[in-house]
Amino acid sequence: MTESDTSLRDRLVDAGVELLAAEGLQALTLREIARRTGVSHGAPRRYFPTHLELLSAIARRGFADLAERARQALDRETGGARARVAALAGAYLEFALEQPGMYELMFRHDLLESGRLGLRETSLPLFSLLTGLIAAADPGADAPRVAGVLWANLHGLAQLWRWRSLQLATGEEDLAALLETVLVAHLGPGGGR
Amino acid sequence: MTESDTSLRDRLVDAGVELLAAEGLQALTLREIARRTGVSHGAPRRYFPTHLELLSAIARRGFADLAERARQALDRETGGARARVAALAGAYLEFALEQPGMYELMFRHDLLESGRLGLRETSLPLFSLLTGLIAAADPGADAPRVAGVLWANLHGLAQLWRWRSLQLATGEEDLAALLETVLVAHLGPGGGR
DNA sequence: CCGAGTGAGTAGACACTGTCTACGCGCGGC
DNA sequence: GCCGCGCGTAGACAGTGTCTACTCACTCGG
Repeated sequence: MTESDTSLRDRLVDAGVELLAAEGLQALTLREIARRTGVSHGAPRRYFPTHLELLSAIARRGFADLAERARQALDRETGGARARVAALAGAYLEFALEQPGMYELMFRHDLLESGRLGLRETSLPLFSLLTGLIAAADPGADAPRVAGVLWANLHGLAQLWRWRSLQLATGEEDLAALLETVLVAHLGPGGGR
Repeated sequence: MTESDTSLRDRLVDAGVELLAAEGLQALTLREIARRTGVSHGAPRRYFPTHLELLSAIARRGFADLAERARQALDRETGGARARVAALAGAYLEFALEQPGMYELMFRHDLLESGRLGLRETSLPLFSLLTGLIAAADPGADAPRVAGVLWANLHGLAQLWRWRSLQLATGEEDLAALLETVLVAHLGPGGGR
């Protein structure tokens, strides 16, 4: 037994992550996940009482991935606090664009609204990390507020960019340039070098 | 015949708008729309070959609504260019929060990606309006880029606020304060009164 | 040693969805 | 007067999420 001794619960989430990356969000069916796991369509119910619960588990995997990526990006960045904020923001955008299906799932309204996917265990740690960096970069700023507004800007940027609205509207073709504009707007012109 | 002499096409869209406002996005079923219109579930197919096509028509209604609201807000605003940008942004946020289902539908990835809902007829006119106001407010700015980034910020703000992420993360309970922060970030400290 | 209990997964039903196709019905033009 | 045809109906089909009844291997207490 090379794989099948890991619990079915984990295997379902694994299959879901794969399927999500391969086929997109609308393909993330309960039955298809069960099929890919090699199990009947009623089996997941033993571990996830509802489809939404399984989706939430998959989304949590995504948040863990994002946090890991952010940590790696910060480890690579040796500059000052502002450069670290830029690295974090870059990692966030990168994640959203490289794993669009997962990002979409993570911020689905019905997942968030059903209190299943608690923000506390997911985006909040990353958010407080951002808040800390901003406080370090600019001690005079209202860090939580700036962090919140910056987060909103990154989120909107990722979405509008992904479905090419911003490219069409602004004519801009370089996302990094827009990101720099965002950082300047919220952190002021950078002394980072 | 008070209503039934308007074409079925329009009646379907009307019923869809109502249903969307009353029950939310996931209730916006082809069959339910047909039911509420008083026709069989196959009838819509005569006008909308697919469910997505009908949803796109409903979303277009939403964009028209949003544009109308924006125009009214600008008509009410007698201040300078910056105040007009603020009025436009406020109307945008108001719309997103008062009609969450419609806003969600308007920015559904699969609608936008399926080229059916052309940005040209929908959000682009509003966007160029915003660009013009920004150019007037700050002649030195790269107006399209600032407009794009500001739009992204408004979009992100609307979404994160709606599912209460920002409230939880920042502790802020006043959306207008966050909006002011956004405007200051992208337009500079306001001379607006 | 063995039989009861139990936990995990199966199989099928149900109501619902979107799509497709065959069918009528009523009305206007020749 | 009849034909055609646009418009809507009715039913079938595959697929979905949920629920329930069942099987079956495995453990554990006597």
